[in-house]
Amino acid sequence: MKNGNGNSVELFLGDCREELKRIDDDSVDLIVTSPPYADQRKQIYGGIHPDQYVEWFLPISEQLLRVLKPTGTFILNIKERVHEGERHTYVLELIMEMKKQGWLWTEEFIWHKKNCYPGKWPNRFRDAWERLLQFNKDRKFDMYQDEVRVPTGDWAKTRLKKLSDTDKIRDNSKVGSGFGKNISNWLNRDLAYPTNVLHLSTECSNRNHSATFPEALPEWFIKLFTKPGDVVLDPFMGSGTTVVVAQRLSRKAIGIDILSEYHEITLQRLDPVVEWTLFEPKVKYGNTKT
Amino acid sequence: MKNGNGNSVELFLGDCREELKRIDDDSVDLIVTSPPYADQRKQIYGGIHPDQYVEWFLPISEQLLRVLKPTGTFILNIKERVHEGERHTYVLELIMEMKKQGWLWTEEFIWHKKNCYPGKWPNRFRDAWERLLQFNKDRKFDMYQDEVRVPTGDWAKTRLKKLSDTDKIRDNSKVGSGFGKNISNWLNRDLAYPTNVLHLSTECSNRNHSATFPEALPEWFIKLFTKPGDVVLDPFMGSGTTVVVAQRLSRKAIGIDILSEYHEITLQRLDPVVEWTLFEPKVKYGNTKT
DNA sequence: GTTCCGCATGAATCGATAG
DNA sequence: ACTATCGATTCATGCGGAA
Repeated sequence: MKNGNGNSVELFLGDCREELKRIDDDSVDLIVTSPPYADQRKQIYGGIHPDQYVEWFLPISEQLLRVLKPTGTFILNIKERVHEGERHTYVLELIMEMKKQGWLWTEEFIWHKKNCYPGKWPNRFRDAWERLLQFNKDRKFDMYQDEVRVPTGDWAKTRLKKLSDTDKIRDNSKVGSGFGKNISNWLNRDLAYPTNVLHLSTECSNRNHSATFPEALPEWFIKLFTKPGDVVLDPFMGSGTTVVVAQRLSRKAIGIDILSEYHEITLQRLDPVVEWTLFEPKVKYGNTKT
Repeated sequence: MKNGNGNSVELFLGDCREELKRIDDDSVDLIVTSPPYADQRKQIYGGIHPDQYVEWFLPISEQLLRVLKPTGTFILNIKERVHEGERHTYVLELIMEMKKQGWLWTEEFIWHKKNCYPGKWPNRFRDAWERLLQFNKDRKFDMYQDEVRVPTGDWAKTRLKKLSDTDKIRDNSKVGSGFGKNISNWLNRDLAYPTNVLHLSTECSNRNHSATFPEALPEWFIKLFTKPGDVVLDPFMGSGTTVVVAQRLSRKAIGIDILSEYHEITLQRLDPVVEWTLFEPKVKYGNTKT
C-alpha cells in the first residue's frame, strides 16, 4: 500500500568493480555508500593497505560516475585511519584524484557520532566524527531541501513556550476561526534548514552486523536528494541499511555486496513483499531484475 | 597576583613571514592560529586567491616548524571556501605539502559552530563547521588530557543544575567547612575525556571586538597542550584572543600581526599589568622584549 | 533581582549587474 | 570571457531596555 509506484530492490552478489558494469549509464539518482576503510574488514576485501586505497577505489568511482545521472549525487562516507601516529592522507588524495576523473567535490558534511567508540590513548582523544563527502557530476543537481527541515534552536523552544500555555488552548477551542491558521503559519516558521553537520548516534544495539551506519543517515540523504521512484545505489551494501531505508521510502534500490552472508541479512531486513519477488524461481540470487 | 611566574606577552608588528624569523629555534610550545582564509578579509589582508593559498602559506609553516619545540603542537584553524560551486582543495593540498616539509598531520578536530552564518541557497546548506588541524614535529608530544575533562552526559547537567540552586549557595556560605571539597570530589568522578569534536558558538555580538575565535577555543588547546609558563604563539593575532587567553592562563604569549589596529585592540584586552610593561618608554611598539 | 522581548551581528553563498 | 561589487537570503547568540 505504502509503496505505490515502484520500490523495487535489485541485489547483486559480487565484487562491485565487476557488478557495477552491469548498470546502465546515467541511471542512478543517488549513491550512498560506506566502503571498507583501509585495513578494515581485512578478511573481506583482503584489507586494502592505506597506501593502495586510492588506487583501489578509483576504478569504482569511475564506474559510479558513469552510472550516475547528471542530476544525481554521490555521498561517500569515509574516514582516514591513524597510521603510525598520523592521520593518513588517502582520503585527501582520493578527493583530488576523483576531481581529475570529472567529479565535482560539492560539499563535505560532518557526521558527528554522538556515542562514539570508547577508549583512551596517551596522545589522542576519541574519534567522534566521519566525513560525508558529496560529489556531483554537474553544478546543477536535484536537492529537495524542504524534506529535511528541522525545528529551530533554543530560542524557539523557550520563547514559544509561552504561546503553548495560552494561545494554543485557544487554538484548539476555536478551530476554524482563522486563529489556528495564523498559529500554524507561525509555527511553520520554526522549521529551519539544517546545516552541514549531522548529529546522529551509531546503532550499537545491532548484534548481528558490524555496520554502524544508523538508518537515519541514508534516510536523510535519500529524502534530501531523491523523490519517490528514484533509484538509490549502494555498491558496498553490507547489512543493507541504505537499501532497506530506500525501499521503505518508496525508492528503487540497488545493492551490491561481495558476501552472501550480507545478502541474507539484507533480505531478512527487507519488506517481505519484495522478498517474494527476489525469491521467485529462475531469478538467480544476486542477479535480480524486476 | 594571579600571574605568578611568567605570563609575559611579546607583540610583533609586521608580516609574520618576516617577524617569525626573530623567534628562536625550538622555543615555542604551542601555536594556535587562524590565518586569513582565501579571498576573505580582502580589505584587511589583501585577499589571497584560493589557487595561491598553499604557495603563500608554506613559507610561514616552514618558520613555524623551526620555532616549535619537538614536544610542541601546531593547531591550524582553517576552512576551504566554495569556489565555482565546489569546495576548493587548497586545504587538502596544504596538508600534503606541510607533510613534505616535515610536519606530522596528527589529528583533525572539528569545530562545530552552533551559530553559523545564516543564508539559503538552492543546492547548499549553511556551513557549520571548521577544521582544527593538529600538526606535530614528533610522534611524542606533550598532552595534558586531564586538564580538559568535561562533565558527563545529560544527567550531570541536570544534577549540577540542582546543585547550583541549593548546594552551591551553601558551598559559598560555608567556605572551609569541607562541603565544597566533597562537591568537587563528586564532580571529579563524573568527568570524562572529550572527543575530537568541539561545540562552540562564535562570539559575534561582543561589543568591543569581533573575535574570530571564541575564547573557549584557544583556552581548550592551551590547557590541553601546555602547562603554566609555557610559550604560546599566534602569528595571525587579530584581535588577540589567543594571546589574551594565554596570559590569563599564566602562559607566555607571543603575538604577531601586520595591523597596528589589532595591536591596539589586543593591548586593551590584555591584563593591565602587562600593558604597562608594553608601554614602557624605549620599548618600540611591536618590538617588545621582557 | 528576575524574566522577557527586540535588535544587531556575523571567516557565507549565489546570481545578477557592471566595468 | 573574466573579475569586482551588490542585494537577497537566513538564524543562533548576547546585549540592553522593559515589564
